Amino acid sequence: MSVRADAKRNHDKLLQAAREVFRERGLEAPLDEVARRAGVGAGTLYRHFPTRDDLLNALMQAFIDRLDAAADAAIAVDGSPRERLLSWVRGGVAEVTYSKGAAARLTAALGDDESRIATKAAAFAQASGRVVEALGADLRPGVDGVQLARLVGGLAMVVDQGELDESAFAPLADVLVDGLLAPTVVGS
Amino acid sequence: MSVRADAKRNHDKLLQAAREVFRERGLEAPLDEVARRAGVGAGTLYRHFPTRDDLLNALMQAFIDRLDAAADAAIAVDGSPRERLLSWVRGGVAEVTYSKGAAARLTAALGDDESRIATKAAAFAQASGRVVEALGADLRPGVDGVQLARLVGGLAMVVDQGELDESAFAPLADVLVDGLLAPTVVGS
DNA sequence: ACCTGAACACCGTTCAAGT
DNA sequence: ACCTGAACACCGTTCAAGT
Repeated sequence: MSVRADAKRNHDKLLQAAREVFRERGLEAPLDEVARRAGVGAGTLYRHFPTRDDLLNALMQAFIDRLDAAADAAIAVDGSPRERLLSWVRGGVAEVTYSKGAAARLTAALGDDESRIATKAAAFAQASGRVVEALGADLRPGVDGVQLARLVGGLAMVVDQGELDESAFAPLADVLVDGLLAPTVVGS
Repeated sequence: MSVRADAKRNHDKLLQAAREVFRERGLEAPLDEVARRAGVGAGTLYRHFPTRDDLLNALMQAFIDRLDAAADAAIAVDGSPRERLLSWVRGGVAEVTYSKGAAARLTAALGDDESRIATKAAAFAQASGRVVEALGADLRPGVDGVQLARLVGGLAMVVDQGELDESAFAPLADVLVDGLLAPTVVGS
């Protein structure tokens, strides 16, 4: 009612343009490129999304949905606790590194309620928390969703920064997973 | 002989200015601030240090010395393998986060021979490698210096991004350390 | 109420002119 | 051989004028 039709249309065009530009050039891509591709003036972009993170936040719902799906899939893995946890670590890192720079932004926002993407970071922590709950006593005592999200985020930043391939990534994920599992009593 | 006295003096003034500016404002501080504080023209800065990383590389020797000292201290810790490894993880993270943004730059350079700070990243990997060697069979098989440096760098990025305090950092370091140790046989 | 796009600020980088 | 600093390019952000 109170939003003009052209405002709504520009809002959608900006989101679509940002989706493309961020995918092609990463999350630090120039914002005037977004405005240009959306076919609107620079001021219109800033009216709808005052900061880069506001724009990012609006784009991230689909990302959060995929992250939740990865957590669900990990919890449902028919195997050992180790396999379930590894599934989440792999799935989480894969989603968080979907766009270059996303891992650093999300991890930074994990402890920051003032962040414009605070709700998305919280969803990341909650997805991790669901995995923590599902693993129960198989997980190292005292680990919570925020801690798990930070560790996954840290690993994702390493992958993002160093552009690691699977063979370089796998041993790091193994270290993280084994450190997260409760110590097992062998040979008793 | 072939370097003019004013060139040498400008070189030193730039390093001193960069040390101050990077400490105060982080590694992404404006370079013209460095030139201004050194009292030289912008072109002089670019003549001596064509890229930001060249300037950083020249500043990092002292940093590498401290990193080596942290590795030595860790190896010399009079305690369990776990305590020695924890000492390195804590010391390494502390040094790598000395300046904001350093963790990301160093970790990115770990796999990149073309990086202008490649020698410094290699020193980071070598210091980690010395800890790996010192721990021998107490460490998880297959772990090398580059992997350990990546994990320490990842944790350092989490601390850097999220500005974590000791109470938030400690449990993450514990997870990493336990994942890095060889599985122990308990109760056999 | 919202839009446009020129204008300003900031910073990296180059290069003509100077010594 | 090296230095200076004006000039250019790029990009974020604001705002006067328009509809």
